[in-house]
Amino acid sequence: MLFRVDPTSTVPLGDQVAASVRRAVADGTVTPGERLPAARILAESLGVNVHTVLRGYQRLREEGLIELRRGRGAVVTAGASPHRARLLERVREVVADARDLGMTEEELLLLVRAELSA
Amino acid sequence: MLFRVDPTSTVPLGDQVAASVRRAVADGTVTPGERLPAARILAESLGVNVHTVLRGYQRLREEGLIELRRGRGAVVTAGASPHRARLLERVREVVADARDLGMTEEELLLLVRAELSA
DNA sequence: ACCTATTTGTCCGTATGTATG
DNA sequence: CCATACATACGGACAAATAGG
Repeated sequence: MLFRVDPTSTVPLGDQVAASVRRAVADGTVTPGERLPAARILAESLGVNVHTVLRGYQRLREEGLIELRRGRGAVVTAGASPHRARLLERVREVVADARDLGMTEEELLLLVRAELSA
Repeated sequence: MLFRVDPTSTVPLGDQVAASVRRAVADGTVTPGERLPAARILAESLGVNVHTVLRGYQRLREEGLIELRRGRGAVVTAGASPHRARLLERVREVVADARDLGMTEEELLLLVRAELSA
């Protein structure tokens, strides 16, 4: 389980942390039930602030990939399958690209809805 | 538009900020298109840190009640109807109560799904 | 039942970056 | 160009939940 971030990248460090974990889940390196390193520990090994790692972890929780609890740490959820992680990666890519194209949220949602009802 | 927080409460200050705005939208005090006070200003008037207000604002954005943009501030979305705000309040109440009862997320989701399919 | 270490949660303060107007 | 205002990141402190002895 090897995580790293690139401080020179324009991508926020917290997002990079989340992306690293998501990638690991996607390729099966990290499996459901497994415990991620404590935020402080990971922060030290990455050379970033604890808050930055915690932010990445929170993001992963919102995506349903991990559960966070005080005193227990970050545990990969049962539903965190490689398939799901890969889908999340692709959704993020699509959203990012849509944004780069100057698309509004509503426009993208319209596209998605159109495809859903097709 | 009068917001307050209670520092002695166990409820996180950021959540209190969000709750205040949500309430204001719910009772029509704050209407779509309206601009909320800048985080820094509101923070000063509430006697809390800027981050605390921003956290509350982020929460409201996730709920779709406001839009946040650099240099522009926080604007109440077109979809931020009193009805929607009141529903959000009730959802939060239900979730909080379920948690107090020691219910897991999945258990609550099961209940909701059961009701949806009924 | 108690205590202690661990670990996230929240809050404060500060600094810098970046989009908006 | 300049002021405004959110976004991100750093650092430090204390609270609260969890686990283990």
